[in-house]
Formats: sequence, C-alpha cells, structure tokens
Amino acid sequence: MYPKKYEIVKVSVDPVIFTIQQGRIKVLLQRREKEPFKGLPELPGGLLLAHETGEETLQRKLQEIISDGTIFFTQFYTFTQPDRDPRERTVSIGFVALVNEQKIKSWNNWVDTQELTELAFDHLKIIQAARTFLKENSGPSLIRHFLPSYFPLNQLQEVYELLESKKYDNRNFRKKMISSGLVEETKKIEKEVSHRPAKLFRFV
Amino acid sequence: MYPKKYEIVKVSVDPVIFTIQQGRIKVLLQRREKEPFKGLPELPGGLLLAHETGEETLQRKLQEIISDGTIFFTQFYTFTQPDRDPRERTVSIGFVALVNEQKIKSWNNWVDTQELTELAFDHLKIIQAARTFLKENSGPSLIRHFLPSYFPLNQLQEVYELLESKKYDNRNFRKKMISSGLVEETKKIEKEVSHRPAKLFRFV
DNA sequence: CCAAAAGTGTTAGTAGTACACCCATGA
DNA sequence: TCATGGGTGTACTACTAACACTTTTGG
Repeated sequence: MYPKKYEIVKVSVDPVIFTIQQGRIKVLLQRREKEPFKGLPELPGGLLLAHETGEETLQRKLQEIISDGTIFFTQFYTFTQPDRDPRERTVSIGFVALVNEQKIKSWNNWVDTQELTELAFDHLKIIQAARTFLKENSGPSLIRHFLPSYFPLNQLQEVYELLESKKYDNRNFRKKMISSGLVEETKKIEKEVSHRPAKLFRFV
Repeated sequence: MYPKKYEIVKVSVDPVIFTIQQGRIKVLLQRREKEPFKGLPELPGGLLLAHETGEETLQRKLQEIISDGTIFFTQFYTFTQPDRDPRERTVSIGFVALVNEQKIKSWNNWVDTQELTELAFDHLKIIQAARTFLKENSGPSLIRHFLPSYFPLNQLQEVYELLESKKYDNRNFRKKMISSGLVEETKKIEKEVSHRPAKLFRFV
C-alpha cells in the first residue's frame, strides 16, 4: 500500500459574521485585493499562523475587523474540497460569528444574505452552510448574541422569526419566553420612540 | 504587519466509531505501531492524501477497518492545538461514525467508553467531544444507525436511554414512537429467545 | 409452572395554539 | 386626534407523565 503521498496543506479560518439589521440577515464581506478572484467579495478569513489554534486565528482576525474582542463564534464545518483554492491546497475551518448591530460602526461591507452575488473561492457555499447551521441551531444560546444587553421582547421575537423563517403569535411568544425563565424584565424602558415605549428585558 | 509565518500543516481525519453492545457504548481503537505513543491505543485515523476530501479519506479508512462501505458518519469538530502532534503540526478533523453491532465480526479492538485509559495524542479529548456531540444530537436520524433494519421497540428505547443517560417509561415511549410515524411495525418477530418474542419494527 | 421480557389503557397535569382589543407615546 | 407599535386573557387541544398488571414464549 505504501508509499502514499500525504498532502501538505495550508489551513485557513473563514468566519461567516452575521448580524441582523432592519429585519435582514447580513454578513460581513471584504473586497479581495489579490488574484485569484481579485475584486470579488470574500469572507474576511485568514491563514493559520505557527502556534495558533483556529480559534486564536479567528480572534486575531476579528480584532482587525471589528476591534471588539467579545464576539461570539463557533466552529460549524471544515471544508476540504481539494480544488477549493486554485493555487495550492487549503483546508478551511468554517466559523459562524454573531454580532449585534449596535457594535457596528460602518455598514459598508455588510451584505444582505439574500442578495449575494458571485464570491471568491467557495465562499458562497460556506455562507449557505453557515446559514443552515444557524437555522438548525436557533435557540437562546445563539440568538442572544444578535441582541444588545437590554431589548424589547418584540425584538427577540423578530430575531427568532427571521432565523427560522416562520411567524410566532405575539401573546404566546411572550408568555413562553417569560415563563421559560431565560429572560427577565428590567426596570429600563425604551426611549425616543414615537409610540408606546417597550419594557426592556435581558437574558438571565 | 507582514511577513507572517503561515503554518504549513498535515491534516488527519480521526473517526470516533461508536457502537452499542450489551448496553455499553464502545469505540473502535487500534494499537499504535510507531513512535510517538508507540503501543498506546489510538483512533483509527489517517492523513489526507492528495485529491481527497476529508470525507473520502474517512471512507477509505473505514473500508480498511470494517470493509462495509455503508457506514454513517458526520463531521463534528476540527482540532487545531498546535502541539497536538509532537512531531509536526497536524490538524485533525473529527468525525463521528455509527455502526450497529451486527456488522461487527470481531470485538477485539472495541473499548467501553467508560473504561478508557491513556490514549495516544489528544485522542481521549476527541472521544469525549464526540460523546458530547452524540448526546446533544441524539434523535432518530443518528440513533437509527445503531440499530439493525428490524428491531424491537425496547431495543430502540435502550439506545435512547444509553445515549441520553436517562430513563423512559416503557408505555409512553412506545406510544410516542409509534404515533411519531418514524417507525412502523412489520410482520417479522424476534426468534430464538427464551421469553415472549418481540414484534420487530423498522424506520420508515 | 417458572423465569424473563413483551405488551397494553386511563387519568391528570402541563404546554401549545388560536384569537381581538385596549394602551402609551410622539407628532 | 391620529398613527404606531406595545401589551394583555381565555378557551381549546395536544402532548407528556405517572402508574401495574397480563401475555407469550422457552426451559
């Protein structure tokens, strides 16, 4: 059987960074500066350096991009198609990262997931896989990262509805959330809105 | 910022192959033939070859080991600790694979997950992560792979109880399974048992 | 006839679903 | 006073949970 040709590869870390703004799910992309795929949008990933775990590489990349080290992320799949990078073989560890919109300064590079066009490499496929992961794992432990610390219940409902592509009855949703014990009412209320201000809740 | 030292690594695929026998969860290990960790048990993994996806590498390994190409498997996590292989950097893509006991010819290399001793590399950690994955994702789509095509409902219940470490009420469990529409009664019955033979069910 | 595991029904409680109107605020 | 989104209760249905005895087979 031997000898076999063991593949020596580079490893990249590709974060699909999601946020929700104005009822739309958006991802952060950057414009690719080099060939191949020069000029096309790509995920803001990077290669693994010596002595770094994948999680550390990601953390370093997130600092460069968002300069806020407290972003939630989790691995979801590793992409190994031999020809996914035309130059040399690169395995990509896919991460999902979640940011709430208040942490975002500029909306320049955020693209609606429903309006994605041609992307570099297999990044479209990676984003779709990330979106599927998000849908299949929607639950308080992920969803909370889309929201600020204090939020109205209706905003929480909107996030659920978006991620799961379904509607909830407002009264039943509220009852369930409150009785679940995962969220609690606070004394804060919404401000500067031209309608009845909402009570703000937080995760316990 | 540049130049940076991009890490060039090998990629291995490490399957945690589970089965259930005599009410115990077991994993397949092999004895390591080379240094480092010579003589210790290890996962039956292998390195990625040129032109292979991780899934193809795994398929090839499974053929070598079990000679039955119809084994269910799924990725669960990629391990990137820089020093996890003391020789050279190796990233490991962890897979969970599930086999039903009837496909197993020899029980030589199967070890009870509760009796694991010192293993090569970080393979103990990988097995524990796989076990957690299994617990968190227990459901018909995974559990069915532990069972033969035709099985008694009580055996299905045992599998659930083992993986989730909890007990179900026998009557309620049966009602739920049958009314779920995921399993159906067949005309086959258990044979050569010294007690009332069970009706056999199958997944639809 | 004994041992061993298979199989079965009813009731009470809990959780989910459907549904329509009034409330508080700013403009 | 109007427009906008916030906030509430009740009745019905469906699922979950608790619980003990009879049945079928081989030895």
